[in-house]
Amino acid sequence: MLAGPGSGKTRVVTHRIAHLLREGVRPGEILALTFTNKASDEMRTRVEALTRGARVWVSTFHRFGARLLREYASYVGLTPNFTIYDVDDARQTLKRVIEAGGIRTAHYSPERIAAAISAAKNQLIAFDQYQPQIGSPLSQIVAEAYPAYQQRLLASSAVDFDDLLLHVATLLYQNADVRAELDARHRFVLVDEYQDTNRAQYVMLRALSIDYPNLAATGDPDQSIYGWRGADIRNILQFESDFPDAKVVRLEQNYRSTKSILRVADQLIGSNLRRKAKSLFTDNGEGAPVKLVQYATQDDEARSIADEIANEVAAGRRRPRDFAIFYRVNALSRSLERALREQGVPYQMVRGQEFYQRKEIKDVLAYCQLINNPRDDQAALRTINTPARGIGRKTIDRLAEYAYLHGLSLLDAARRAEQVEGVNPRSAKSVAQYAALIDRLSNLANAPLEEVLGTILTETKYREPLQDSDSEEDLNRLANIEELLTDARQFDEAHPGGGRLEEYLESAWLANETDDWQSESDKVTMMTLHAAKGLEFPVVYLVAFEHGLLPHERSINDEEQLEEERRLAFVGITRAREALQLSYAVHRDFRGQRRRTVPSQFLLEMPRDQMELVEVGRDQWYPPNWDDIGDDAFGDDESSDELDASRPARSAPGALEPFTPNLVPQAPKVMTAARLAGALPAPTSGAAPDDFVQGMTVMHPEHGPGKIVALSGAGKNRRATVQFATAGQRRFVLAHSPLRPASR
DNA sequence: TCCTTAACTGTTTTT
DNA sequence: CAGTTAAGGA
Repeated sequence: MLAGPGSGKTRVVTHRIAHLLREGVRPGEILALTFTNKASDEMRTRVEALTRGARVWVSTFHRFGARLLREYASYVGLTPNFTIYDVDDARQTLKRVIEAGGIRTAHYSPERIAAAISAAKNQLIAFDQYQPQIGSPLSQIVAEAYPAYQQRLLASSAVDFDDLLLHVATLLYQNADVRAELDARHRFVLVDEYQDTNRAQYVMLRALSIDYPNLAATGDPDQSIYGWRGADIRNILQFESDFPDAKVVRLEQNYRSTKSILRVADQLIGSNLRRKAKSLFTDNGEGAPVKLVQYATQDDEARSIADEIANEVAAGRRRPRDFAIFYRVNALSRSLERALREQGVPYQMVRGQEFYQRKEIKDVLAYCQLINNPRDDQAALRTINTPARGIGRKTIDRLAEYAYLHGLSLLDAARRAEQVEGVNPRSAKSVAQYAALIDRLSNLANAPLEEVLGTILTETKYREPLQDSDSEEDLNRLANIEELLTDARQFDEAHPGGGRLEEYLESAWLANETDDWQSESDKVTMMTLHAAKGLEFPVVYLVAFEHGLLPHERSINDEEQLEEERRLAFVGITRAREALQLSYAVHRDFRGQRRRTVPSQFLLEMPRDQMELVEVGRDQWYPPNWDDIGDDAFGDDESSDELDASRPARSAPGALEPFTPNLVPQAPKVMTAARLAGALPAPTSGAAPDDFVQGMTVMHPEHGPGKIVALSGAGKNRRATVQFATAGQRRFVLAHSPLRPASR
């Protein structure tokens, strides 16, 4: 099913399930897979409503993978009680492996290496099949690190997120009998957002559709926004050749948005070359024109939006929950949050994973992890000296070494602390006490969860230092722990009988804050564009339509990635039902520096003659005379080369003429007062980072003259510490700062 | 061993 | 700006 935005895709899927059930298919034979918990919850609810509570297997890919792996753990070298490592734990494991193995990483960060391993896993390349490429130093490192990392995971009976798919794909691929059994078990498979499947997911789906080839895939190539996570858009584009008997259904009518909104979306996505063209239409009304607003600063942007929402709510025209604000990166939420708080507008932010990522929560859960899976070295490392019990780095290193030499888990090594060379008696005693503590806690493994957590907290005295403190942060931590206990109690109530420690942990590992988003609560929603997929709101604000942010600067040099950014904007736009505002700010604070922005090239690809163009606030840096603007308004800016590299002028086919000048005032050619006085060189005259030397006098447009105290870094990372007369010492990234040498 | 403070560095999106 | 590491001191 090729289904455009707002075409009623979920409705079709749920009705298909209901139809199958009416035809006599048993609920257990139906498997519906989604990407997010939110989507699977929604689907389950709707199916249940439609069928009076039929128990169809609705799950995310990852949860489904985890479930299968518990059943078939031994086939892939795991124990059924395996631990799922989140990104943090996985990263730390990788770091330890690199360190322990003495792997030379050259200048590559663990993140880069982890990303390469992840990419390999998503392409279904097992650790023993990975081939380094000649001329790619990174791949040489990965060829060493990947096997070591994977073996460490297996030794701890742990998996990372990618493994949940990789192991299952491997299992199905290598065991014909298991595959046949599962194919028969899941005769009817439905997949949502098929455009986001990666290689591993594709193989899973194929394997489940051989003897009983009933696979219903829905998706929209124009909404593929997970390429960076290994999603392969070819899976959907080639569906028909993969499954020659496939019947293709197109849903092109949009029931969600107004004509104005749909037109903007349609024309924007038309700039993508790699796509199956599809015609979107709607019988909905024309609606208000889409607004495109230029603000002077991000604070103006945030305040105006907050004001507008507050006014609409106060006037009784809208309720808070009618509004959503989307942004490309989480970091952009700050000023919006502040503005909404100031206006007293209730809001909820959807952020990935937040709660279970907190230190205190992870600390406590690590004890559970270790009880559940004593081989989990990551959990042992985390708990062994948390809270502090006098076991230091040296001791831990010795234990780890001993464990490695004897093929033991870290916890087992701890049990034999006194035999380990190089551990002093005092430390050994602490270690022994720790091991005893874990053993005592392990007896609780089958108790209700709240009791397990409560005992951990008392026995470890985890809360004591927090209770003695009066810092805000520590109080927060205590509150979070309380929340965790409440969470556990609710889990116990839902799972009477106890002994579900593993299930609880799994829900924590795979949980996402997005699940917490309540569509019922009357609040403004703020989230990233990625999180917005699948949702809809009457009024949508899309902020920071700026070059480097949307499209993100990491994507602007690659045509394929640029198209994905365009799809991201498309997704955001098509969430809106009645009203849509796009905006950008002329100045935005970024990494602590105020920078002048360049509007997103995507704005040039929209039908601006049919949109309402507005300019709010004034640009304080470049006071009057905005009318006097040259032709090179876009390029010649103080910004670094990465900004200059892709001026919007280089727009895609189908783009309209450049911006109307009065909408995008840029640095004027006229002299400002300061420059006339000779104090300021033109802010547009870029000075290369190397032009600065120690002790030099420099000029800053706001702080005035200053002296360079120190310099560090190189190239575009070169920084200067400057002593100003009144503003004190400040640090600047030279490539992005408005600093100029005072003397010519 | 552990805490505090200063310096440094690197920035997307998520299961 | 924030998250992390290195250094210094008790």
